[in-house]
Amino acid sequence: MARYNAKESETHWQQEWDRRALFVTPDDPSGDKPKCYVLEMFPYPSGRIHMGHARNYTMGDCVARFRRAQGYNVLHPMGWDAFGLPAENAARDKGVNPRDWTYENIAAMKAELKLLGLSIDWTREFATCDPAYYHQQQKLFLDFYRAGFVYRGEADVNWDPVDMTVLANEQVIDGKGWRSGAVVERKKLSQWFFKITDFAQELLEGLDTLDRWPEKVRVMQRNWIGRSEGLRLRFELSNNTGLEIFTTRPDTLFGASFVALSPEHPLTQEMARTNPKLQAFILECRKTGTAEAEIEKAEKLGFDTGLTAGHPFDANWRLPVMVANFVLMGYGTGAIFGCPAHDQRDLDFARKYGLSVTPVVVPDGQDAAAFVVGAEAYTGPGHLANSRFLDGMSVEDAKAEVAKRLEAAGAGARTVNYRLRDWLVSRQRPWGCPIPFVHCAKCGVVPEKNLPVLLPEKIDFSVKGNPLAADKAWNTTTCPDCGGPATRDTDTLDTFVDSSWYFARFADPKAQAPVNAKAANYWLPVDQYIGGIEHAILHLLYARFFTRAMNKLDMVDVKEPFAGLFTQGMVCHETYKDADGNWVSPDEIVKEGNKAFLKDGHAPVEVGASEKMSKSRRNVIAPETIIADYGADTIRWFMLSDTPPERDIEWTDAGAEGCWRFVQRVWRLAGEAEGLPPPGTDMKNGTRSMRAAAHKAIASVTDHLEHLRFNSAVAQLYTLSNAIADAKDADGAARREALEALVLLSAPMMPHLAEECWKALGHTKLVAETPWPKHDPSLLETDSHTMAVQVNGKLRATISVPRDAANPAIEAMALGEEAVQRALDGKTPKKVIIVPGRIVNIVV
RNA sequence: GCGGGCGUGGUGGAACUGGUAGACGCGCCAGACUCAAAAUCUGGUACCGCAAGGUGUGUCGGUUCGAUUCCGACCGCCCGCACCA
Repeated sequence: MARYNAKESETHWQQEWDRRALFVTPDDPSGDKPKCYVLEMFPYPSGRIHMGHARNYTMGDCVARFRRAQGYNVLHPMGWDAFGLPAENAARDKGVNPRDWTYENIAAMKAELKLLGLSIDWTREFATCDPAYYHQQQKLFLDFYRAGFVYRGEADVNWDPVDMTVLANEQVIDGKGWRSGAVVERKKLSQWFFKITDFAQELLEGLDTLDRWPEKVRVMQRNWIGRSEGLRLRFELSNNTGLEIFTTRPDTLFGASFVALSPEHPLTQEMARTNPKLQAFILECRKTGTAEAEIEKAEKLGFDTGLTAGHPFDANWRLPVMVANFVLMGYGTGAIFGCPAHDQRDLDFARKYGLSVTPVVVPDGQDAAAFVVGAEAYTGPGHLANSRFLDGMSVEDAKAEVAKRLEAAGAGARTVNYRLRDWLVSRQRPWGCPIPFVHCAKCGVVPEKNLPVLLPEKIDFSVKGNPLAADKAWNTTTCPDCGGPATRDTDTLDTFVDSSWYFARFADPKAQAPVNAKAANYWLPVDQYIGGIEHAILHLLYARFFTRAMNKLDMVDVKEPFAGLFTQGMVCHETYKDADGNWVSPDEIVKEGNKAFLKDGHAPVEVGASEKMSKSRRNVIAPETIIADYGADTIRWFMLSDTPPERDIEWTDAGAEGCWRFVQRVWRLAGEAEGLPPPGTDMKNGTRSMRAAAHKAIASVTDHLEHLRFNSAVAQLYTLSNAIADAKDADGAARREALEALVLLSAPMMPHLAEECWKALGHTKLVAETPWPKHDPSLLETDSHTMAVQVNGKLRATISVPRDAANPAIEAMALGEEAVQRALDGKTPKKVIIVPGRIVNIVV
């Protein structure tokens, strides 16, 4: 039998699947099949498929094919997250049109994805830069606006004065723009926001319903939302104004020794106008970077404003009002009261500026008079002291008491505070979804009625700042309300908006509304979503927010978009460096044992740790080269083998060759099936163990795939293939049955090979049209089983026990073992524990 | 600092609700076939020991007839967040 020709077979079967339109999901699904929506995070069209994509889409395809075979009505679509900066960079650097660049990349990547043999319904494909998609997104944005989920507000932004654009925090490096190198300014701009904070509580509570999400992701989202319960309270200041602060520790109010404002607090800013020293102090505070290490070491800085604040329970008790660098404007009210004894930051600050430190919470069992706070603040539980009417209370009771009294006095209110902030979506970028608003001198900011607002055909990247702002022909328009002259909003939406609802669009990508409710309600939620952990917070939180917002507008029934989430690990590879410390690519080296040498000249190369494949480390292997050398099934099999899918996988040549060997091995086994009788002909004489092996594999591969344990499913298939190879003398029909099981079970992982083998086994229908095999439980029951015999918990022997043997008989068999008698050493058993079918433990 | 996760052979990793630790793959060793190589096949491969046997799942302790699994303390590694009041 000829060697398996992966290239020929894969092309052939891909065409065959296409020809029969096997993976096209009908728009109007009828019948009583259960639905299953399998989705992988759609890619950015960078131009090339990388190993991370290959792993992601292989996993998704394995699930999709498995579910389809099981009889589910499967939706498995693909699209392109196609707006974004790389296209602009390419346009600027190479003078191409970002649209052309993007669509060319999409075509190239689609061709590569097709080589992987994915069971995707390509009729539903779209790119977020398609006018048809962003048209609907503009509608959705206006729907959200009308519902009050969108607002326009002032935002402090990072402004690059050279590039004339807003920068994301990540794009500010050492206070300078990443591209221009110009010192970034803080600027207040009118920007569009999503009111995601209105959904903070339900987004938090919703996490508890997501039982098929990784705990890790739920924890990250929980922390990001950052709910804390506390008290908002008012201090009366010596300048006759009031100051609101937020605290989670109102119980420590009598330990207060100062009040502190953020440098960005409006009151600070106001005072700075007439106080040059304060101005200088604010500048000093800004110098401190936001890098982790800096914050860790950053010294507490304070500035005494000269104002004093009256204690809420004793107006004569005056506290100094400071400006402190560690108080964040973005959290709570941007002002705090400092209680040094029970907060480390306040303590550091108080020690530096000579403020008093009064312990007011004393650990239970300790004497208040003797309790001293030294260099470490006490944040544990205890009872109140030095706190007038709170003395003796527990922390919890004291919190409640203070809240009660201040609320009664109108000086405070219990509140829930969130770390989550509203989502700023305006971007001064030309390659994105235009924000469908018009600015009219007379009517103000008015929603566009005439949608879509299309991007201009040509974008001029030679201008400073946003080309859309410079393009007068494009941004000059008339007001939808009064018909007078007006200009378009020249900002585009954050690309995270594009990916916040695409999963709903796949239900009916041609709908004339953003989502077709009927189709979306049938398909949503996504049953299995698969992607990288890097999207644990932003993308997944935004998509959850969008789904809840759409739910409130009756666009979809579901509140959560993704019922099952799986975050796959990265693909890594060894790294190499030459004598000069330059990275060396894997295809420039030869390995000899553990050592590596340059192919060219044989100079030794240092072998470094396995790290995520990246261009900068030059340790990238392109999937297309592997497909060209071995075929798609080999790369697919590799991606699913050995390493659990959530962990990082290391790509190795040896591993790839091993996978290739297995492909050939399965093909050889299938070839040996020629002439074997079809299943069911003379099964009764079939080798029992062969049949048992096949049915055990069916049961366990099915179970492993249900739980996405691809690596364990793969191991079971190796076991089955070993069993088939070893059972040459088994009954022919049993061998055939086992082979057919092997082919059907491996089809989700290696679909092309499976089709080729299936055909070789004489079938005319495709594997892709064949139902998933079912195991016969009676075949898994054996007449006898092996039981371990322990003496005092130590294994001494194994015995073969008839299935229906009674305990006394088992005990007798166990005691009859020579090794057991030796271990007993003449002693009498005190107790014999028998776990049926598993173990006998003799205790002496 | 806070939160989450993980420590098993040379290596990636198995082990269901506590019940024969190391499945399966990679690598390695030996052998068969071959003029030779590749490919393929067969056998072996936790550690110590000739063997009987002993020791082994990061360390120490606990619960149990029995612990990789449960509990406690510690050590180490990874990830996320971070001056969040």
